[in-house]
Amino acid sequence: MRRKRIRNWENRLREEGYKITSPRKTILSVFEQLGGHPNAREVFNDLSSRSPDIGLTTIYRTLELCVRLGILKKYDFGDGHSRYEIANEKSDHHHHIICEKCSKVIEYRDFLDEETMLIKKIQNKLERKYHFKIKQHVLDFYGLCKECTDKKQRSE
Amino acid sequence: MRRKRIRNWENRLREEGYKITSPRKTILSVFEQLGGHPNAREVFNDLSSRSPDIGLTTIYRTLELCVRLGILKKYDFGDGHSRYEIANEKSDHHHHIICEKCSKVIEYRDFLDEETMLIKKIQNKLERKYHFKIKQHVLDFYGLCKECTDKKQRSE
DNA sequence: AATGGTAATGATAATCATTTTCATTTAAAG
DNA sequence: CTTTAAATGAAAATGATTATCATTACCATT
Repeated sequence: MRRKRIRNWENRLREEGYKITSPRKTILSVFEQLGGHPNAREVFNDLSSRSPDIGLTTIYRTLELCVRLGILKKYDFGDGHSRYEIANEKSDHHHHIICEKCSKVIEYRDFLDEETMLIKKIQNKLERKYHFKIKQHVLDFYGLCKECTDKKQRSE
Repeated sequence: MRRKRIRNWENRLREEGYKITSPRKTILSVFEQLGGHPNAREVFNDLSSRSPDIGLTTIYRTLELCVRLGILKKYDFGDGHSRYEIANEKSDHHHHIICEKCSKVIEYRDFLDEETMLIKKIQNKLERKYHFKIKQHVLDFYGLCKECTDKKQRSE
């Protein structure tokens, strides 16, 4: 299972003529092991003990490269840091719930059938009405997670 | 009509103990006259001839203040510039279609009934399942506007 | 296994949006 | 009109991201 996924992005790099380097392996391993939606600095911090010789610059470059090749997805949740996540198959469509206080991100995959139906319909009509070629959509919810709600109530 | 809206935000400032100053009037007038979703620098550029003595700093401060008071809404469309828009009544709920090339933004208000129904349902279930207090949602579409589609085809 | 061409890396400096600092100006209360 | 705290603007600071460039490491070919 894991080997399958590794071969996927390694092949993707090779296909496009990029080399399989040690920093790239290390950086991608963070996403395989940790999952989540880390930003560049969080990846850097996570590696700081294990691989202190990988520079922040290389992390930025690797992340952007992987986004370009479709290996990672890039998100902007409005907290001033671009966040990244492993891109899986199309069947893995999902959306996010973001905590406005601590930036915690939850992925949800519920209600996707109903959603897809509605989105498809809206998208078709919007494309015709506004002459846009629509590539993707974002349906995210923002609010407070349990911990931050609790914290807030205690301090009031 | 216009005076009504002016009185609205002037009162909102007064209510909270802020002063009605000439820069604030000028900056808000940009949103009343131009509409749209300008970022800080675009507001600055728009004012540069009329009011060259208003500094970029003041624009940033005023925009953030207005967001805090609910006079403006702040958006992050992922192009590296926060964008702002006049906040109207609740009935003015809408979403966006954003061009990934030129950052043009279209507001759409279509299909809101269907959307609202679905969103309400999803939101309730998500709140219970993930223990989030959801405050807002984003349903935006990203793609290419007509002009950028045309340009792209010509260059291929 | 050694080599050479080229891509990748990392340290540093540069950029760009946004914030902070602080001396000066101004709205508005008395 | 004075007073005074809030608001302003210029300049410096910050923080994320990108560009530069000398050095290093992949890997196809010897």
